[in-house]
Amino acid sequence: MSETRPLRADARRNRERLIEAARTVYAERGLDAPLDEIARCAGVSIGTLYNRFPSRDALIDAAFADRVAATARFAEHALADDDPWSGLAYFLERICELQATDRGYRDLAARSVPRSAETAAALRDGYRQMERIVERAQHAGALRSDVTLADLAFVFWGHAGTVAATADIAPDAWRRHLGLLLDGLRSEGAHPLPVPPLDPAQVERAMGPGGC
Amino acid sequence: MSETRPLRADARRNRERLIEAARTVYAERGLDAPLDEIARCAGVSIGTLYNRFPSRDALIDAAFADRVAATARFAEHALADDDPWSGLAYFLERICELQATDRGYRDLAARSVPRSAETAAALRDGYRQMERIVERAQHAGALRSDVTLADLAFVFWGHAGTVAATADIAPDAWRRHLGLLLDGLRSEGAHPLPVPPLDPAQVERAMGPGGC
DNA sequence: CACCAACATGAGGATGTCCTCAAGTTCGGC
DNA sequence: GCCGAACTTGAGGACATCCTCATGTTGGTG
Repeated sequence: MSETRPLRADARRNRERLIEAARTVYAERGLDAPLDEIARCAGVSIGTLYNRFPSRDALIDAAFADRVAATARFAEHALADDDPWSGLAYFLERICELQATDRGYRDLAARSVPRSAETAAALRDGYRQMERIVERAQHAGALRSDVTLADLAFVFWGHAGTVAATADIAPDAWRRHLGLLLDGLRSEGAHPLPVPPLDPAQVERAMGPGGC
Repeated sequence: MSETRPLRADARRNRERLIEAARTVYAERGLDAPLDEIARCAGVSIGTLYNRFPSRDALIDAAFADRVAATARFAEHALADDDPWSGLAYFLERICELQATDRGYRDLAARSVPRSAETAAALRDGYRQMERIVERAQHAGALRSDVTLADLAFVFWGHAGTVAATADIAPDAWRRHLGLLLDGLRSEGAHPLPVPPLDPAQVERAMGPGGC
């Protein structure tokens, strides 16, 4: 879209510093952290931050690109597992682990941030991989057949709530919550669910284009 | 503790109005809603709000007294159910319903607000009833034996996250999340959990004295 | 009905965050 | 090494919310 000519060396350096600082600050304080603090942490002025990233969302998008990539790696690893169920469990656990250690990543699951075209595309890819993880686990009879990909969002949304409450008190408590949820996802003890799953349009509206 | 002499008639009236307004505004906008808005909604000045409720927390405490009472009623009703499991499910569903329709109640689960002595006592009572609900369901063999009362907190924390994401898009989606979680709580499909439950001290620190 | 304590009022200072922009500085091609 | 474009800077205006306090109003008691 926008033909971006290469940045000058100093501008490029500052951009990298800002992204690094944003990762640190967001991880600690969440996505609502004051931009001044990110600028200070990066060793540049607030004006420079606005020069590099016109909006808060643009910075968020850039800062979390690595997490998006990490998610894709997790999904790949999950699909490489011979046991479809343990692949699914592995994937969910890795995502939850990220959420547990990074408050920004957790916030990201709870709100819908406008994404760049690249991020949206990467997320859509991740989505497709998750779909395969789910289908594989269902085909093997391990994952209950009445859940859809959209239901995995419950894991992330729900988990984010538990982590927010317990991160400071019992950093590992979320593993127990996830354990309960995984048992609820198994075919073995499944009981009919009360309402139909979210349809793709609803998921999109709940998480923004590209999903999470 | 503090011998509070009765309020003058107009002051009493304003107090009631403020509590009513706070319920409305908190339900819509959450606990961070500006106090000015509550005062305006109650038809009094911001100064009067501060006269009646010295701190934001005091107002929250007063505004949610009815919800605490409602929780106790739900617990009673649950214990009156002949089927211990359906009693437990009923209780969780009612709480989640409140969370789904009242953003303030949801926020309350996610943060720890200082409570008045009365509220704390009422919550402790509710807690004790929840303990009975859990024990009864376990005794009947319906609820898995390796969960504790503290694990129910995962339901509320987790559910709050899901509702926050889906309330505007699919107001009933939380029922599905709850359904999955309930299946995870059943004895039938239980698998060992990875970490020990929160101990009472941790629960207290996570939710403030009296719990929620 | 008169009086004072109790109460209500809302302008305004304090705070924190956002974002802009005019002035100064640095990069890098020539 | 010079110059223009690219970049950085940080003070400052805009905004939202907080909470206080001096002043004016009202309830209810004697």
